[in-house]
Amino acid sequence: MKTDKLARLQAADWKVGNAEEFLQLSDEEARLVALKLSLISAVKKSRIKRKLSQIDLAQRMKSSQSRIAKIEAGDPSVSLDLIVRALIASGATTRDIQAAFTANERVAS
Amino acid sequence: MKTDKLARLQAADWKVGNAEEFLQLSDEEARLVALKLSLISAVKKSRIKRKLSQIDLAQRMKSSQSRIAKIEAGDPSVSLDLIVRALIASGATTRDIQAAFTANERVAS
DNA sequence: ACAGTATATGTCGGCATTGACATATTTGCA
DNA sequence: TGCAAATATGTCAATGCCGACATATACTGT
Repeated sequence: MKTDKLARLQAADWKVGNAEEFLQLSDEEARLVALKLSLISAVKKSRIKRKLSQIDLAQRMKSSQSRIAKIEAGDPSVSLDLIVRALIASGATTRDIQAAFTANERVAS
Repeated sequence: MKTDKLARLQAADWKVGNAEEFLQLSDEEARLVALKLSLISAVKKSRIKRKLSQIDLAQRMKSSQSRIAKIEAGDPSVSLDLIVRALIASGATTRDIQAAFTANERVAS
């Protein structure tokens, strides 16, 4: 029956679509996570390099010590925005940020 | 009087400190804004290059067409997280993302 | 071992960002 | 021109992320 076949095809499409979609999504998610990890690592390196305490950095970017700790601990409540702001505030050069991305590429691919 | 001098010095420090702080903050803010603009531009380029409509891209990243439009319009309600997720979902390579940062460096420095 | 400093962890009220939706406007093509 | 697809704009309830604070734990020199 026409409707049956259609239903089956749609179901198949739906399954495949979802599987691909799922895989793609987890890949994208993985890339984002890897990127965040690289940037987090860069934040800590940059902060230590400039001999800033977490309190120092927090003051520079008008945040709090606990937020900095959470950034460096990879706490899920920390956004990419905050990580990058910390990176900039810590005195990281644009080259440093690029380097973080490069590191990310090596890991991710 | 000792306390007067101290008070004046503190006041001066406070003023200078705030001025520097303000300048530094706006510089950091400027770098972040420039970075966002570069990434936004990269999103649109990447999406067009892959011949995706805003709806297509929205579905890929489980967002909505209006969000994509807002991303590309530089709407203030859009986070860096969302921009980068769009960039990744649009099929941009890590090299593309790096390129956006490089472009940002040229503009910012 | 102790004190002082740095970092980690948990919590919370409040503001920012979200996807979804409706609708307006623009674009491109027959 | 006029139609259809794409994009833009405005709004809102729900969720996410924020700084701040309290407090715990880990360092570091004495």
